[in-house]
Amino acid sequence: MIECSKCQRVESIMKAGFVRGKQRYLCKDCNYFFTLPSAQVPTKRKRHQTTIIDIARELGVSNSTVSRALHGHPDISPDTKKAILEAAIQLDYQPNQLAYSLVKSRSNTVGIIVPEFLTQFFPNVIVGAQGVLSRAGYHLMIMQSDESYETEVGNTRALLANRVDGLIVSMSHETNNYEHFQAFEKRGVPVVYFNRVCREIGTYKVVVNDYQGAFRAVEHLIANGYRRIAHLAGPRNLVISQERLRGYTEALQKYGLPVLPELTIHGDLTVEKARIYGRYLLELDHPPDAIFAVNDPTAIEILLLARAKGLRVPEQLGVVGFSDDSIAMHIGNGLTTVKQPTNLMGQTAAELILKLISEDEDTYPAETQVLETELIIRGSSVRGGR
Amino acid sequence: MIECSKCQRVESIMKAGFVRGKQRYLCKDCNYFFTLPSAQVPTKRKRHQTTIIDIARELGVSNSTVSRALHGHPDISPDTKKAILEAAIQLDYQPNQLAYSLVKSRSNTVGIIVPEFLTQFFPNVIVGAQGVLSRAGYHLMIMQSDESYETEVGNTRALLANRVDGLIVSMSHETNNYEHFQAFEKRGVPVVYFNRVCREIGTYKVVVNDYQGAFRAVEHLIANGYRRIAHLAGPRNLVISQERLRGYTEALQKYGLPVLPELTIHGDLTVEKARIYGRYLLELDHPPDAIFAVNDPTAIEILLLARAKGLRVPEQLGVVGFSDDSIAMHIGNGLTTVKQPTNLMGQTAAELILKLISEDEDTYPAETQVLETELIIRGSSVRGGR
DNA sequence: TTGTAAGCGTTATCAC
DNA sequence: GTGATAACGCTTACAA
Repeated sequence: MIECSKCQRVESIMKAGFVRGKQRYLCKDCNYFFTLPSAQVPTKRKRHQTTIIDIARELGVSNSTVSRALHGHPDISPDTKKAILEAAIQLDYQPNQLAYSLVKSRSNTVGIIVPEFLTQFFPNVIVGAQGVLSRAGYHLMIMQSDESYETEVGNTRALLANRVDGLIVSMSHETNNYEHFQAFEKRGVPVVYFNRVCREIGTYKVVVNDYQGAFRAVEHLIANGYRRIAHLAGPRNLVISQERLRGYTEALQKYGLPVLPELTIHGDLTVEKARIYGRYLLELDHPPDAIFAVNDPTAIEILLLARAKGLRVPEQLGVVGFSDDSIAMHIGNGLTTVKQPTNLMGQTAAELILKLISEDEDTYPAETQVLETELIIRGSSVRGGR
Repeated sequence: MIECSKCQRVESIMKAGFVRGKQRYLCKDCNYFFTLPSAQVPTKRKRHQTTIIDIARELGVSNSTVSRALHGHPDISPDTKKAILEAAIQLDYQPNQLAYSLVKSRSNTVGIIVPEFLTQFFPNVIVGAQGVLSRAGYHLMIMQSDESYETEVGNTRALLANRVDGLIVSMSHETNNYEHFQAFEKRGVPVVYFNRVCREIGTYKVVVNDYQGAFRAVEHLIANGYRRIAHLAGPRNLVISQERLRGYTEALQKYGLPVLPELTIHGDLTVEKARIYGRYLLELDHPPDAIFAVNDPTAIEILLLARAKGLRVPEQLGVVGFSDDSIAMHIGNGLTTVKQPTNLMGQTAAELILKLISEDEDTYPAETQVLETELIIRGSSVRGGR
C-alpha cells in the first residue's frame, strides 16, 4: 500500500504518530519519516473548466496557436483557425478573464462607488455610465458606501485589489480624508469624481451647475412672491451643499432680501434630519413662507410636515427641491424641483474615464465638466394671481 | 555615463545621429554602433505595483514566507512576520486579487443580474444581498440586463469569464431560453433565482408568495364593495405574473364573482403599456370599478389616467398595486399595495448562495424559499361608509 | 521556521 | 504560420 518516499520499499513501513492531523509513517529500512502528500487523498475535485491548453491538446497544436486563433490574429491559416474555433465551441470553452487580466495588467473593468442606492439619482447615473462602458467593452463594478467612510475605504480597497482600470466615484457625506482615492492615482489608475466632489483633490470631475440651479430655484420663489425663504441645506463639507447654499444666498441678495442665518439649517440629506429641522423651521415665531431644500427627499418631508400641520402649499408655504426624483412629479400637486441630467452625468463620467484610461500618460489636462440643470415648475411653488 | 554595449568602455563613446528617434552612439574604441535598449530610456513605464516579491527582496526572505506572513499562517516567527507586515505597509502593498483568484480558482465574488435599476425594488434587493455577502468577505458584481435577453446573455458571459463563485439572478421579461444560466451549473457554479424565476429550471429560488399577496389584495377590494375588478397582468411567461393572476382569479371565485376574460390584460410591466391597456379598460362600455395591477408603476399610471378622466378614486375606481414602491405612499391619498420584503429577499438569496458555495458538492437539497407579503392599505381602495 | 518550485490560464517574444 | 518559453502575482506542497 504505502511506499517509502525515499527508498520506495513497501514492506518496511510502520505508522509513527500524527503530524497536523495527518498520519506519519516511518520507513524502518532507511529510517525516514514522512507523511503522504494530500494530493493522494483525493477530496472533492473541482470541476475542470476547459482551457486553451485543452483545446491545444485536443487538436495537437500549441497553446499559442489557439490563443491567436481565438483573437483573430492575422498570422494563422484559415484551416487551423476554423478547427480551433469549432473545438472551442464543442468543448464549451469560456475564456478566463482573470488570467487575461493578470498577464495584461488590466481588467477591462471600471469601478464605481456611490453613497447610496435608494433614491433614483445614483441608479440613473449608473445606467448612463454602464451604457457607455459596455459599448466600449468595459465592465462596471458597482459598489455602494452606504454613506459610510469606512465602507467607502473598504470599497476602494476591493476595487484596487481587483485592479480596476479606472474609478468613478461620488463620495459619502462622511468623507473628509481622501487618501484612499489618492491611492488610485498614485498607481496610475485614473479617477473621475462626480456629484459629491471635493475641492481638495480631483483633477477630473463631472458636476452640475449647482450654484445656478439653486439660484434659479430661489429666484423663482421670489418671483412668486415669497419673501422669507429658508434653506434646508446639506452637510457643510460637500461642495454641492456649499454651491447650492451660495446660489440661495446670492439670489436673495440680488433681489435685496436679507440673508437670515436662522433660516439656513445644515442637515445630512436624510429625511430623518429633514423632519426635525423642518419642524423647527415651521414652528419658528416668525416662520418662513418658503423652503428651498437641498434635495427631493427632504423637500418631500417638508411637504408632509406642512400637510400634517394644515399648512396650505403653495399658498402658505412654497417648497422647491433638487434632483427631480420620480416622486416629485406625483406628490400632491407636484414638487417644483431642479432637475439634474442623471443619465448624462453617468455617460459623461464614463466617457471621461475611458479617455483617461486610453491615454496612459496623465498628461490629459485637468477638466471639470459642468452640466446644466433645469428648473421644473410644479404646484408646490406657484401661487396664482400675483 | 553611457557604456559601450560591446566593450563596456565609457570614455570612448560619441553620439552618432538618430535612429527612429533614438539617440545612436558610436564606440570609437571598438568601432561599434548602438542605441540604448529602450528599457534604459524610461518612457511611460507602467507604474509598478508593489508585489509580494518586492517585499521578499526588500527583506531578503522568500516570497512564500511573505505570503504566509500576510495570511497569518501559524508557522512563522513573530519577528519575520512583524518585519514583513511593516514592509508591506511601508511599500504600500495591495494584494492582487486577480492572481489570488487565478491560483485558488475562486474569486470571492458573486454576480447578480437584475432586469432594471429604476424602480426601488431591485436596488433594495441588492442592498440586502450586499450586506450579507460583504460580511462574509464576498464582493458583489452587479449587472443589469435592461429587460433584454441579449444583454442578459452578455452579462452571464462576463460573469462567467470573471469566474464568479455564484450567481443571483432575476430574469429579464424577454427570457425564454435558459442555456446561459445552465452554463453556470454545468461548471459547478451555483445559481439562485429570485423574483423573476421560471418553472423550467432552477433548484434554488427565493420568491414571495405572489399568489397569496394577490389573493388578499383582491379579497380586500371585494370587501370594500368592488364587484367588477380588472387585472392588469404581467407578461405571461413570468411565474410572478401567473401566480398573481391565479391569486386574482381564485379570490374572485371564492366570493362567487365571475372571472371575465375581457377584464384581464397582459402587459409587460412598463408604464407605456399600462397607459394603453388602462385606457382601454376605463373606456369599456361596462368599465371595471377596480383594477388590481401587477406592480406599482402600472398602478400609478392607472391613478393618473383616472385623475385625467375625472374619475374619483376610490369612490368610482379602486386601485391596488404590488411592491410598495416609495411613491405608493405619497401619491394622491396613497396607493394600496402588496408590500414585498425586498431587503430580506436579497439577504435570503445571498445566504443561500453562500451556503451553496461552501458545500462544493451540490448535494444540497433543492429549495425554494417563499417569503411573505403584507397588504398595505391606503386611500386608493378604501370606500368609507360601507 | 523558511526556501524551492510547480502551477493557475493567458499573452507575447522569440525562434524556426 | 507555428511552437517553445517566459512572464503576470500568487499559493502551496514538499524539501531542507
